[in-house]
Amino acid sequence: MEDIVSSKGRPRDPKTSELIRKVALELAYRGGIGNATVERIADQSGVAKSTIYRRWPNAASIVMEGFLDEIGPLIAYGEKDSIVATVKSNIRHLVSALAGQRGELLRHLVGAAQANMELRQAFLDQLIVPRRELARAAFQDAIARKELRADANPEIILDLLYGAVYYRLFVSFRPFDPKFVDAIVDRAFHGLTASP
Amino acid sequence: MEDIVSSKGRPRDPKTSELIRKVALELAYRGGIGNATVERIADQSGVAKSTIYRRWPNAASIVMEGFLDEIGPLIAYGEKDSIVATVKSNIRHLVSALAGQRGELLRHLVGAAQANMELRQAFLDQLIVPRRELARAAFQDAIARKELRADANPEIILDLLYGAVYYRLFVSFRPFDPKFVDAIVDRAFHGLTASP
Amino acid sequence: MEDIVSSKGRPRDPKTSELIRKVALELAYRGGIGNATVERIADQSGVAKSTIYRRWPNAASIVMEGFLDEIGPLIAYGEKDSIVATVKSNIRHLVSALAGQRGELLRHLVGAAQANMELRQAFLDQLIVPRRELARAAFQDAIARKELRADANPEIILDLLYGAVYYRLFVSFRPFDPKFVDAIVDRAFHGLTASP
Amino acid sequence: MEDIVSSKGRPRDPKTSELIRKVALELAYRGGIGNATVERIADQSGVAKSTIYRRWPNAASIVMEGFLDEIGPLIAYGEKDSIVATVKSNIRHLVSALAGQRGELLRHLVGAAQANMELRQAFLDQLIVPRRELARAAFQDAIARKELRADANPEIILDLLYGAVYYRLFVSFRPFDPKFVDAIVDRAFHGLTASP
DNA sequence: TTTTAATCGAGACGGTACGTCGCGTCTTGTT
DNA sequence: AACAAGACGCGACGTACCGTCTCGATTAAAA
Repeated sequence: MEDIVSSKGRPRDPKTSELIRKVALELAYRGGIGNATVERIADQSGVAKSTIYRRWPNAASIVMEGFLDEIGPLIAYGEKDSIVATVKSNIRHLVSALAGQRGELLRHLVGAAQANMELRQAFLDQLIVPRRELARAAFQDAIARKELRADANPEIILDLLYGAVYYRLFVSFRPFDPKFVDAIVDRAFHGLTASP
Repeated sequence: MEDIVSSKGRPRDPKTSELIRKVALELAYRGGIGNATVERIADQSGVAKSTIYRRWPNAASIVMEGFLDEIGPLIAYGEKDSIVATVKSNIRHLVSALAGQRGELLRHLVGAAQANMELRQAFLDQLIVPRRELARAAFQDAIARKELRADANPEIILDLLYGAVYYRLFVSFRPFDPKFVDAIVDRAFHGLTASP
Repeated sequence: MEDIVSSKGRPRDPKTSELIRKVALELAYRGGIGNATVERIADQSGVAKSTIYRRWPNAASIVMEGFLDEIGPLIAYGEKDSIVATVKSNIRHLVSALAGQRGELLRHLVGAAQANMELRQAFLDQLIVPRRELARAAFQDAIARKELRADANPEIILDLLYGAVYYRLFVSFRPFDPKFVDAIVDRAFHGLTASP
Repeated sequence: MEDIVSSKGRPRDPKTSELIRKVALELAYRGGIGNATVERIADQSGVAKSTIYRRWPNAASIVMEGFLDEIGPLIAYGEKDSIVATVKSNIRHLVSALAGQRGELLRHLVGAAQANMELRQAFLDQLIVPRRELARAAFQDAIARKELRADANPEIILDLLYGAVYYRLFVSFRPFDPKFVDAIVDRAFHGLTASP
């Protein structure tokens, strides 16, 4: 979202960006995304509105950036012994990262993204696409080493699995129960793994 | 959403509600949900703001109502010979109903619903829950008549299937390809149907 | 400046206009016209900015209105025995009305009017033109009753006299000394009055 | 207005000052004084804002300087055979120099000066006072050589005459008609010249 | 047939936030 | 030093909508 371009003129203070992100996120956590207005972020951070607008196009983008910074480490991709174990582990991390208020905030952010291209792109580029890329690669590996049947369709399986997670969050608004992850993964992989 | 107040005094004109819904939907279709403001709806329909607020709590609710009215008939629930055929048919109807601008609008509505309880409830009560209820019943029937294995978990299967659909729409923002429905349904039901 | 038009809809509260004018004038008196911003007027009067903008196009117009309301009675036109006495009396009233801070404010207002058509018009229509009209009529009378020579040119005399007053105020920024009015009037009328 | 800072370091480029003045004046001519902002002057001249602020305290001062540079030669003081001829000639030059857009700009400048001490001072020191000084001297000469009666009051006559000119410009906003100068001067000097 | 009470259009109102503009100051690296 | 560049805090601008409110004018059922 932020341009890092020239070396001409007074440089932007990166601490200011950090502060703005922090304040924005804080406001969004208590009070929802509608609480994180540019006006309030400016007030509470002691930064001028113009400084904010010089760096982001709107308040939601700041919150998104803060959110992505925060959630990144929590859902760091990890490989396990088997493809099923890998997928289960990653989804489990995602699900637990989205428990409580963080899930609430993601809901609001993805909600806002529906009517805001820029937000949508940030969300895709920095969260969805890279993780999906890694998962796809893991599928290819598993097929290559004969752990997974060659006719397994990674796209469909990933749509089913991540779909189920986000569906509960965004559409049916039900919490995640403990056996949920095992259940969806086992079902999605049914009959596809070589080992009995 | 609309209160029906009885007896004395000038009664509300139901044609006015219809007009308001129509105008609101129109505005939302061109220009997104943010284009359907109460102010503009009032202007363009020649209705006073107070008349609108007497009937709905906010603009998004009007659009939601209009949308649900419109989409209802398009995705009328239908039963087929087998449970798989039934599910495929219903998802196919949903998917084709959400093609083009109607999907866009749903995205906006569900987006708005993330930060708006009332909207969320309307969406659940009038679209998601009833359809899911019907699907659940169909599953029970199929199990009862031994078409489906007894250990099939309808909740999980439905989460996977509807999840995949809405995921494409809301999260990964990819269009539906022709073989998508067959692929997800076959995968979700794999090994659960009695007949080969 | 204010439209008084329809009887449709909730009527504007005239007390609000009064209050706004009062606050605006107050702000302008202490701190100059630049102190009377719409923002501050709204703050200090407890009136919403939108209410102000519904009634006036900008802050200076409010101050102008308040100023004209205030100065009107102070320079009420009055006729004396002779044309010279009449003119002297009226200019004397004007000069004393513009002593001190009121003159300061007029300077600011006329200053602002130089780059603002609306302001200029208000100033002309409500202050300059009507008073000049009256003076012109008095000249005609004086000529008719042979008090003033027929070749006296009212326009030129008035330009000279009011010019001298405003010139001191706006251009050379010098205060009025006690004999100023007598001096300019006697000079401007020199040789034009019938009586010695 | 410009500080001349001496000695060490890179010297200021006088051509830059010229350029700035030119651009500022240009902007003010089309779009009024409000169009000549420091920001825009910097932009259009390719000069940094800091360079401008090192030389002038604000945008209006630049325009004033440019204006005074421009108008100076146009109203160069000149002496004629008689005091009346001298005054007429000078006022005529002034009036024709202020025709059209130049008068417009002066209006804006004097307008701005009403709320800006520095501007006021520049205007007085560089335009009003020196010319008045010369006129005063011419009056003394005329009295000394008995062309003018000893009881003629130069201050009053000058206030009346220049007042009439500026009054038309700033207050009553009327254009100058051809006979205006003769009319005001003859009236102001009536009965004061020795010659019949 | 007259109440009587809710509806309707119109639009004023206090708010909140928007995104922009210009100010005058400051911090860079370059000349 | 001065300079181009541009960040920065600040204050104000004028606009858009929000949801509530006050008007006078219908409109129909109840009295």
